Amino acid sequence: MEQIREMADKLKLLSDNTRLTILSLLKDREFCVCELVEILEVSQPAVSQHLRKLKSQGVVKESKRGQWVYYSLNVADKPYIKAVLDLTPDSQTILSALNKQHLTSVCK
Amino acid sequence: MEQIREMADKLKLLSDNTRLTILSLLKDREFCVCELVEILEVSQPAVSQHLRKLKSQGVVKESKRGQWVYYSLNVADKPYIKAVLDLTPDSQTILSALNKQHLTSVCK
DNA sequence: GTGATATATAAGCGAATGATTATATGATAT
DNA sequence: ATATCATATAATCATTCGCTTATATATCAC
Repeated sequence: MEQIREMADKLKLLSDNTRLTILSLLKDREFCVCELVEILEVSQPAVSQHLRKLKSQGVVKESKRGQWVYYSLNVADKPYIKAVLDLTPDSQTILSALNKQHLTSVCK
Repeated sequence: MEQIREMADKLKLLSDNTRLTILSLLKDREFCVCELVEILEVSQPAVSQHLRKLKSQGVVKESKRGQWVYYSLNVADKPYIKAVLDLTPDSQTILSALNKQHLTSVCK
């Protein structure tokens, strides 16, 4: 069952706390890497590597603007991922829970 | 975000090919361990260990009858798991693909 | 009882995972 | 050109994962 194997692979992307949080944030709007670092309280390389995984499987897309790289969701054609993200807390809830409501849109 | 962490943990259960196949089969009816061994072509201990994980997180429940242990889904209260399993191939499709349509209901 | 079948558990192992630190690349500002 | 900020990559490491083999437990048939 190749179909199941592929679903399992994609679901593996969602089964990490940091990545699932990133994807849930991206439901609302695009974020640049430095914002995610500030919100998630993990190192910049860790965030970067998670985003690379997500991008390599086509779940997010990137958009470079100036020195920043903005990431956004790319799940229009991935129903099982959408189905999960529909049930995930929204960005407001996440930011409040982490006391990170007040981000400077530009990092430093 | 404890809620996200818990979802990620549960999704980890679905992100393995063998477990996702087991859960997809269980959408149709309960299966005993020896049937799953026959279908999945992995060792009996491997199946048993997957089922233990699924049971320990409340995703399946077991029912011992005679020398057999039957497992069935227990996802009524787990919307994100249901959402994924709704999009998974059904047992007929899986069994056909694996050429395992003709199981003896009792194993040996 | 003995033997056969069904299932579970334990131990061990190689591979994958997610993190960190250090370094490289690239854009911006002065 | 130099310094600073944003991001990516590489190397390393501890942990987790899924499998196998070996063994234990439990039920059934005789």
